[in-house]
Amino acid sequence: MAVDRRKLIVEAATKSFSLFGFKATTMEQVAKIANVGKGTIYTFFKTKEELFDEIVNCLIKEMKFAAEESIDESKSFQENVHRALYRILEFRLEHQLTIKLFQEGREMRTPAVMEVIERIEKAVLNFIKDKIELAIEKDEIQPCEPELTAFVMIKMYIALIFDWEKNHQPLTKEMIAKTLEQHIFQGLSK
Amino acid sequence: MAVDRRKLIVEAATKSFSLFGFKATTMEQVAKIANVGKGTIYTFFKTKEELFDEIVNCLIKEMKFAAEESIDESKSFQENVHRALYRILEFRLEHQLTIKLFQEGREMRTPAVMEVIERIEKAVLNFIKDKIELAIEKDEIQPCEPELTAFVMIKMYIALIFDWEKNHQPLTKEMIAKTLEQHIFQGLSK
DNA sequence: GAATGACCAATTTAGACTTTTGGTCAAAAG
DNA sequence: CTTTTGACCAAAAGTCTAAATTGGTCATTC
Repeated sequence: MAVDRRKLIVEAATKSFSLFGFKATTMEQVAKIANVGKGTIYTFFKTKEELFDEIVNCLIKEMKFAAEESIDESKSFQENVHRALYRILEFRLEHQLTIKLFQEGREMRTPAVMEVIERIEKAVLNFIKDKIELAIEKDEIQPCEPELTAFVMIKMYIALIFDWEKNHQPLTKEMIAKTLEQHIFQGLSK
Repeated sequence: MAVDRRKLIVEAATKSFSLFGFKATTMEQVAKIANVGKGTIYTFFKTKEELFDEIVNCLIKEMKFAAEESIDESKSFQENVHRALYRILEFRLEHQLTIKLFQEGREMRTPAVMEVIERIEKAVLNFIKDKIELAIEKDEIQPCEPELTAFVMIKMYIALIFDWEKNHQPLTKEMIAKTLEQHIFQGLSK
C-alpha cells in the first residue's frame, strides 16, 4: 500500500479532536484532513465513538508511559508518587487533546467525552493503586486499602493543583510536595 | 401589625427555593405563597438575589450552629473535625434547600446559585480553619497552614462521601473516620 | 404611609423551518 | 474480485421569530 489510510485517519481525527473537541469535529472534516473519502473511515471504525476511543486509548498509553518514566526506583515511594502524579497532571496541561477534552467535559458534558474522561481517571487510579500495592509489599508504607488510598491521593492532587488556585495563589511544585508529605505521609498528629 | 409580612415572604421564598430552586422560583409565586402582593416583596428586598442571599445567610448560620453543636470540647481535635465535617455534609443532605441548590449549581450553573455555593463553601472552610488554628495554639497538632489544611480536609471529605460512591460502595461513617485518621492524622510513613 | 397588582422592558421559551451530521451503500476505481 | 468513494438519507442540531413569562416599577388603593 502506498499510504496507510488508517493512520492518516487517526492522525487527522487526533488533530481535529484536539483543535475542536469531540462534538465539533465532523466525520467529513476528518475525511477531508486525511484526504480520504468519508466512507473509508467507516471501513476502519464502526462509529465516531470507536475512532475517538482508539485515539483516547493511545493517549492513555502515552500518559502511562510518561508516568512510568517519571518514576525513579532509587527514590522513595513518597517521592515517586509525587513525581508520577505531578507528571500526569502536567501531561494533561501539555497536551491539546486532554485540555480540550476536559474543557468539553466541563462545559458541554458531551456524553462520549464524559465516558472518556472517566476512562482516563480510572487509568490514573489504577496506575497509582498498583504503585501503592507494590509499596505495601515492599513494606515501604503502612498497609491500607490501595484503591481508597490512591483515590484520596489523586483527589488531593487535583484539589491542590486545579481547585486551590480558583481562590488562592497557585501552589508551587514544592508546596504541593510538602503538603502531600505533611498531610498524607507524615500526618498531623503529635 | 397583624402579621409579619417580611417573615411570611422569607418563609414562602424558602419553601419555593427548596422545592423548585432559584431559577424556577418566580417572585409572583413567592407573593402568592406568602399571600402578599408582588410589590410588597420589593419593599423589603431590592432584588430576587437579595431575598435569596438573606435566606442563604440564614442557612449558613444554621449550618454553623449545627457544626458547632457537634463539637465536644472533651474529645480530641481529630474526633471533632470528623464530627463537624460529617455533620456539615449530613446537613447538606438533610436540607431540601441545600440539596436543590447544589443540584441546580451542578446542572444549570445559574450564576446566582454558583455565587451562593461559593459562599457556603467559604463559610465551611473558615469554620474548619478556625478549629485548626485553635488546635495549633493548644499544641494539639503540628503547625501547618490552617487554610490549606482545612482545604485539604474538606476536599477529602467531599471526595470520600460524594465522589467515592459514584464508582464504589458508599463508605460508612466509620470507614470515613478511619480513612481520615489514617491518611491525614497518622500518615502512611513507616 | 404601607400594600398592591396592572403594566413594561427584557429575557426566555416554543416550535416551525433549515441546516448539518453520522452513517449507508450502490457504483466507480483499481 | 476488493477497496474506495461521495451522493444520499434519517435524525439530530441549529436558527429564527412570535408568543409567553418574569423581574422589577409605580400610580392607585386602602
